[in-house]
Amino acid sequence: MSATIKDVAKHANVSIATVSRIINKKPGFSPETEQKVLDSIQALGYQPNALARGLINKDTQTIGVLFPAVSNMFASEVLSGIEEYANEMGSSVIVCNTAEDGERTLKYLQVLSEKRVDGIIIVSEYIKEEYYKALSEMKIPKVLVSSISFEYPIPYVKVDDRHASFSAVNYLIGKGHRKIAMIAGNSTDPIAGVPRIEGYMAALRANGIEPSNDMIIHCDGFGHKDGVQAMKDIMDRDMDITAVFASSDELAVGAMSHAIRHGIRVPDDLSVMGYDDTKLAEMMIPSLTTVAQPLYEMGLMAATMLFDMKSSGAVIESRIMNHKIMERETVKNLL
Amino acid sequence: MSATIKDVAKHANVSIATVSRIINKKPGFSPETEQKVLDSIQALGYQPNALARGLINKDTQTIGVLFPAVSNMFASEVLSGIEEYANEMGSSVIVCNTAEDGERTLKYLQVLSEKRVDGIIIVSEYIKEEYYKALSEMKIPKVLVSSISFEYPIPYVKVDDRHASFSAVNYLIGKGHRKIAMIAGNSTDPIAGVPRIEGYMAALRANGIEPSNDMIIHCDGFGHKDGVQAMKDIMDRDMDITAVFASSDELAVGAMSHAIRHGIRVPDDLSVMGYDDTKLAEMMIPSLTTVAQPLYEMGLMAATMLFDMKSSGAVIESRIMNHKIMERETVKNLL
DNA sequence: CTGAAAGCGCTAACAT
DNA sequence: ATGTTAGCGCTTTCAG
Repeated sequence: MSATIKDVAKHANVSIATVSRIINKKPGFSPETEQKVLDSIQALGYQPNALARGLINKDTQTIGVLFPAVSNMFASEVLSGIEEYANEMGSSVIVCNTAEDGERTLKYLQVLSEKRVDGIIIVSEYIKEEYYKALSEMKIPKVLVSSISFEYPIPYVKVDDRHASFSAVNYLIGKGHRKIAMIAGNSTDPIAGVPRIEGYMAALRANGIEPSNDMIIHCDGFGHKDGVQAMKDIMDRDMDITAVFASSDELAVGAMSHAIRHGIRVPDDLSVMGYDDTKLAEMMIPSLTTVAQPLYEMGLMAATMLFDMKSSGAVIESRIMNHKIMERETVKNLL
Repeated sequence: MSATIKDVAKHANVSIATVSRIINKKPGFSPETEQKVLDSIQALGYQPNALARGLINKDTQTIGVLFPAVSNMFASEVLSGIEEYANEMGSSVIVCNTAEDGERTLKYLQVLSEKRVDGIIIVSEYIKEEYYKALSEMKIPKVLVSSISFEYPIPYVKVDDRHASFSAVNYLIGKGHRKIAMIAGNSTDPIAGVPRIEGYMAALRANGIEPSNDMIIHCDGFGHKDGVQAMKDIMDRDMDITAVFASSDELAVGAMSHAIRHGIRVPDDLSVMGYDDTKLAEMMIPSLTTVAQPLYEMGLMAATMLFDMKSSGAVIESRIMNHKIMERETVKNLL
């Protein structure tokens, strides 16, 4: 096995306490012994054992992050922000793919608890009672990203979905669109579903347009396939619209894809607007006009809040991040 | 603090050894005591401390994964595969974003070493001498994904890039294309650069076409921007081509994007082929014909190899995964 | 400035 | 079947 603090102490002819002080830069040693010990550390290739340290310090320099899925642009951009800040703070991040499965989530929570992580970030997940129970048993900071809990007091960082959705639809209306369908994703989703539909309806009403339930397409999820399916629906029903607003970029892209394949030109025949502003939106052809959530910054912010809570011991207040309309090429100006 | 094994022992009126046996299902206890202890565990909400365990067992149930960047489809699909298998094996995965930075990589290696991870997977990175030095000091399994080291004996899982590239270009030629440019990405990259260029040239030669260096566009990296820039180059030079083969999907998409914006129709005026088969390829409009690397499976395989090495103690052999031409919509049949 | 010794929470002999 | 005890590698009083 690799060298331990004992080996170093022996090699340098000092006590392990002295070595420990030097490693941790705690006062109480002379420059000479320091050099001696440093040399020994070098010579032996000593590396402190983080487990032993964590056991005593109650501080593992590790945080856990839960995602419903890791392989999509949304998750990876948020993760990127979290990782960046954690790294700056000298912490590692354990990724957990819950696959939106309750048991799997609980199991992960259990593991993170046993590993004594310093904090937990939960992305895009609704907090069920069992989760909260497990979560609150571990007395560590936690923060939600792109999610919110109405029942439980967990700070979150998200955009105002209702408002963002309102802005998007309002933008569309500002461009002269009045017949706007919405691809709502999973409309039972309390975070990404409901508020965005509300925003859509509110924007319509604010502009004197009475929303129709027929114009809201409900899907299983927020993925590309769902978008394709939704557009198929729209076309099958021969819906009379000039624009469609989707609850996610993937949804929008899937919809565009189906439409274009069937001879509908975007934006000439149909305007499309997405939600999220993942990298996909700008890579698309035509590039997708969408409402941006600052994904990377949200990850960064969540991590910042987590570490702030860790050091202050207090619960920090939630943050509503600014959304922004990213004007690109998929919305036609009708005026 | 949370309950320890001692608390459980006291509560159940047994010794900690007995509790330990029961937790770990090691023989040597009666059903009655088992129930008693289980009840106490329940009552106290006891959770074994993974740090203390790891300290003794020399087994942390944690692996580390290094990526040059986390926020792209390539990385996230590989990660997804790794996470899946690790989870099945009861391990957690720590993600490390090296940002292609030597110091940062070394620092991460150091951290993973101190945390005593059970193994390390390195994705899409060239192994520098300093990395190998750090890596070999930790006596744990490591495997490379989509990379290879010629100098050092680290098992890898990748596709045969030269062959895959050959197949792609050969496919293009089979469709009647003879004037084919290549967007090579970073052509100094020993893994994703050089072999793919070689494959391109070999395919050309095998079909009696003499490759021209002018037709190979060198970029900084493999991203979307690089693709846009490359196509700008191609168009500025008024290159006489019917098809372009790119070293990554993002490159291909960027190129398509620029071309289409400038009135070039894909595939009518220009055929485009990518490399990787990330989800981006199928979401693109028109969907991108590309050579597929089984990203998720590669992650899964790498993790499998890692755990196999861990349990067998032996170094396992590398795997060349099958690539596959994904015929979609961006290649025109000229015949 | 330095060392001895007591744990952190757990596992694994070694008793009984 | 169960308990005692010695560590795992480290930090931290408490002495000197």
